[in-house]
Amino acid sequence: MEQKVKKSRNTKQRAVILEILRKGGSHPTAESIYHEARKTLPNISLGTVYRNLNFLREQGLAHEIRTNSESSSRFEGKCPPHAHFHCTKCQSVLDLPLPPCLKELEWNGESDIATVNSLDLHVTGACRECGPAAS
Amino acid sequence: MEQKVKKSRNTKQRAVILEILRKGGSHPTAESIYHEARKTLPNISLGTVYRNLNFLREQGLAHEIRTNSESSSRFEGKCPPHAHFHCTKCQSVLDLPLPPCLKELEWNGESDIATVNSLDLHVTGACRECGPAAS
DNA sequence: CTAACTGCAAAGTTTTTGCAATTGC
DNA sequence: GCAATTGCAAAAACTTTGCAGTTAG
Repeated sequence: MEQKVKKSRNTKQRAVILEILRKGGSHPTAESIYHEARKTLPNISLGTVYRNLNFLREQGLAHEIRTNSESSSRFEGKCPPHAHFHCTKCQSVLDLPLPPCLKELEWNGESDIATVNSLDLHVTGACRECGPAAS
Repeated sequence: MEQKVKKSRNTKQRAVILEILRKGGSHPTAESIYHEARKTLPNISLGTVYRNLNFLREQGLAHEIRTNSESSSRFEGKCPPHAHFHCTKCQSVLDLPLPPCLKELEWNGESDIATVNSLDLHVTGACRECGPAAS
């Protein structure tokens, strides 16, 4: 679980990507990070975006979010534990407070688990804007 | 949320795939379902496996599981709500009982949520077999 | 009979990677 | 300087799809 500190450089590309992730709230895909980054660095490539996202994830500075109904991963910057809500109508992803009861859970009591690294809670449904009407 | 009953046939292929899913416990990928099914139907194709998994999912007879650290989806048959544990060392996926506190949660109180369809809880860590040693 | 389904192979999507050139430190 | 990083393009990995032939009902 230790955060390996590997030799690395502060490139403009990495800084811009990290900045986009830190804005928060948007849960962008690699593709949208790529487009956003191009506004600042017109020559940045999609490969570089992916490589940096993987690097940042290894450093614990980015998290990957995979919903059940979208094929691409979304990403977010480092932030306190929270759950995610995914609207299957407009595809938006929103942050939710993590239910307090989950924080207190003792998973280690489960006979098949040795150590727990992370919890991921996804709630799926319709957001307020899309309304409760039938899908 | 209604389960659309669309015209369909009971093909050998679909039956075999459903049978594999019902065995439970294994959380197979499309690829491993394909290999397992070939033992019974040596000519079944991967495309047919994917088409049937999508069909069964639409009918509510199969669920897709996407972990954060694996690129392919896993699948399981219809079963009571439960959580999943994913060992990042051996990549195995285990079923966990859903914490009772989650069942009682009133997400609809969240201002941004209109309706909730499903909950997905993923626990990541090391399983008993892989042990608590550093990764 | 006929529409749902299949096998096959080609194509689509998303992510990774090899390589020569660039650039932080 | 030199190794980490980049852009580019090719490849890999996973999933979907078009089509002609097959099959359940």
